[in-house]
Amino acid sequence: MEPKIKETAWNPDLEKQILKQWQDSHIYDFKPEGDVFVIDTPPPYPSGRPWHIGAAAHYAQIDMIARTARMSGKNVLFPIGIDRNGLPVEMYTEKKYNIRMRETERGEFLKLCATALDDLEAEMIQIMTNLGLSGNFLEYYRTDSEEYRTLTQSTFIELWKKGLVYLANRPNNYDWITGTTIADAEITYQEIPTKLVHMKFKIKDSEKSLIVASTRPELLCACQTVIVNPDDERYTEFVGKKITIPLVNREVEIRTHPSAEKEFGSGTVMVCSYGDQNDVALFRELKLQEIIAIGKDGRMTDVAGAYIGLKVKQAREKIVEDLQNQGFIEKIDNINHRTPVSERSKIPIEIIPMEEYYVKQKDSIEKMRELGSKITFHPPMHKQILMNWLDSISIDWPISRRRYYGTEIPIWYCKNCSEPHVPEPGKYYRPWKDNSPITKCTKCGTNEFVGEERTFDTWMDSSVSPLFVSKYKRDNEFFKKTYPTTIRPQSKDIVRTWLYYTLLRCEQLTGKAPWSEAWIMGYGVDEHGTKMSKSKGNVVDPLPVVQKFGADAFRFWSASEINLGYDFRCSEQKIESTKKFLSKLWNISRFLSGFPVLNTGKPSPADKWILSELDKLVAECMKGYGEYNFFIPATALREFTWNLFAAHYIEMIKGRAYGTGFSEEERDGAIYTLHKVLSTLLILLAPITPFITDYLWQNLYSDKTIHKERFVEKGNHEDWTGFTKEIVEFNSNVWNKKKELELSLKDSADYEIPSNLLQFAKDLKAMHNLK
RNA sequence: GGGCCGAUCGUCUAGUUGGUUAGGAUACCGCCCUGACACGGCGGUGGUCGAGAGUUCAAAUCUCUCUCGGCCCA
Repeated sequence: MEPKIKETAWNPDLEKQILKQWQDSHIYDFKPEGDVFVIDTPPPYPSGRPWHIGAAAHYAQIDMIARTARMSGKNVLFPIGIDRNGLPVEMYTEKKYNIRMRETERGEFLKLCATALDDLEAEMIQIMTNLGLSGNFLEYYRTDSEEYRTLTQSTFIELWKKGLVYLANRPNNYDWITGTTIADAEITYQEIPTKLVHMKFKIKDSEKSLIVASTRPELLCACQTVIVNPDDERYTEFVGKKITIPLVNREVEIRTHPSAEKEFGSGTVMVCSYGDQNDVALFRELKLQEIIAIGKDGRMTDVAGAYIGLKVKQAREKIVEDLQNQGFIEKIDNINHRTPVSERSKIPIEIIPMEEYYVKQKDSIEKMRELGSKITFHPPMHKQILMNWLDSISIDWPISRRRYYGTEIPIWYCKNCSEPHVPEPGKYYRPWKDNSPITKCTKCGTNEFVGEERTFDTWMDSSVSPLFVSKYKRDNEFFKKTYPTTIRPQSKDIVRTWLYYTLLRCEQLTGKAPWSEAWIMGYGVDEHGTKMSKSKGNVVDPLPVVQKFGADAFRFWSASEINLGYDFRCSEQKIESTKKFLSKLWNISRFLSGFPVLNTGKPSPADKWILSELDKLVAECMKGYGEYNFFIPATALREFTWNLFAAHYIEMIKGRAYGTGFSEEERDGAIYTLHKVLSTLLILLAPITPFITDYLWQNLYSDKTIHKERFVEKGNHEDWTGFTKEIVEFNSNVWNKKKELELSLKDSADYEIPSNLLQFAKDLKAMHNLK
């Protein structure tokens, strides 16, 4: 019997022709009818090669979600998008052309950014295609497109009209490198070695001094009070007295406040505008007059006297030197200080009062908690990330940014009275260059306007992705069918940003949660468990790996190695070794391809045994697919295919399948069972390894693609799985004994078959050539 | 300082309600061409289940304390 399949191993080059077949036949096209399943795909940011291998694994798994849903009979909308707004491309462009954003004409700068993005994006789309993503590539979207930005602006205008946006001048996190305000969500914390300077403050009408410890001596000029803990008896006698700030020679009052810790430093705290968030709270609480010591350029302002124009760090060094020289320093401790730094530029942020737009969020925390608790998280433990974040929100969301490559804030101000006006929604506005669509000021009647120059925080764009993919305000029929969407897949590090902001914004706009499920993945780290970074040189580029081993090998590795929600290690060797499983599957299929496909047959005992094991496998796989945890079906399928089906069943029935010494009925029972098992395996594997399964399916079972098939139902065979252990043990024993006696496996031998296995005797005898 | 999550062979992990010689995969080592597969087959080395204490006849599993790692917050 000649096998239909000739090659002895799976050749990943075949993926190209299969891919072309999918593309040509549009098998993944979406119809907004019936049982609809919508994925709120994360649009990746094209930040340059190589794309993170962890991200590639992530998208491979998102595709498995899409295929799982499709094979469960759903109409699946799997959008593909590219996130193009934000800071990285600005920095990239500045570096590439050696220019400064603010010194370049705005329109010119934006053009350069867009070109850079186009190049990076093309490579990204290529690898997503090569991975076999069954998404909508024909209509892939960009978050900087006119259509997308129109949505961002329109939804902002809606919020504005609902009174959910306001302008306020308040101390804000400020990143002076990128020159913009940032939200709390964009801050990370780092332990940075810092000097804790213990300074002597002279008390008025007394010979005594107070020792005040601070990590920010450069803010002495912005100091408005010194606080001590009310229970701190060391200082009780000084409370209410005046104290002189060294170098500055200004007097402030000593007050009590519980936030001064007796144990930290000297137990006294100087309160300045603004050293940290506690200072912000104290200035508000004690109604202190703020003094702005640091400017937008990150340099000291005129209130700093002699230190004007120095950068914060320089000013700090100089002040410590001067304090030292004038005898104001008692001692200096070197400590590690937990410092808030900007996620983007990695520098310590400053807190500077600025006028910014805010979206209200504090009033909706309860509502978010309620909505969040109704969302099914995969895995459930990651719901806690959202809940912890909700617990810690203390201020509204500042959304205006002093950057260029972002969606413009659509506001025009009256030239005469400065009254802000928003235009009608539904159009893309660029106030920095467009003529005002507003013709008359609603307050003073003037007809001259100035356009807003700032852009939005990029999360303002990202947070409406479910509305964009469901065509909110563009196609109402489509929207009704597709919103709320079904599932949000994303990585766990952006729960407090992307997931949270999406929940907030969509609720504000639609009154509903944007999805019913959230699927949260961990990060990919290198093979030693450390974070990949370009500077460490441990970045693994997924493109050559996929080219070398094929997308299916990469995908199967991702499914069988990644436990949903946990960080995972990426090693090329592991990916390589999963390719062996595909070759195993290939060779099983090659063996079966020599036998006719039979749709019925009378099963012998061994057939009944493997069919009942198959039932168990189907149930296990469907459980895993139901949770979108592909680790479960991937490992169960590998285990079954390799260690039961190939190792024991196929070996047992090989003689029977060839028909030597068996009746036709017995033979056909085996052939029927072989095909029954293999066709089931192919279907169960299809979401994970779509290429090889489709190829084999079309070669063995159908002239149509496997990806239009439904998952198989679990069969109802009599449970023979109790024999598994004994069968495996018996075979193993025979192999071992033959080995001990240095017999070839095909040599005849004489071993007794255990009584429990007598009904399998005929197959076992043929298998081991028993007498 | 507080909160959350985690910790099982080098690596990925199974181990639902306490009773298994702690299972599998991968990697490594040895032997072997067997009617699909050497990208294969068989076998082996490898784990005091993060540490300690407790409950129990019995703990990877329950309780407590601690350590380490990750994330979040003050």
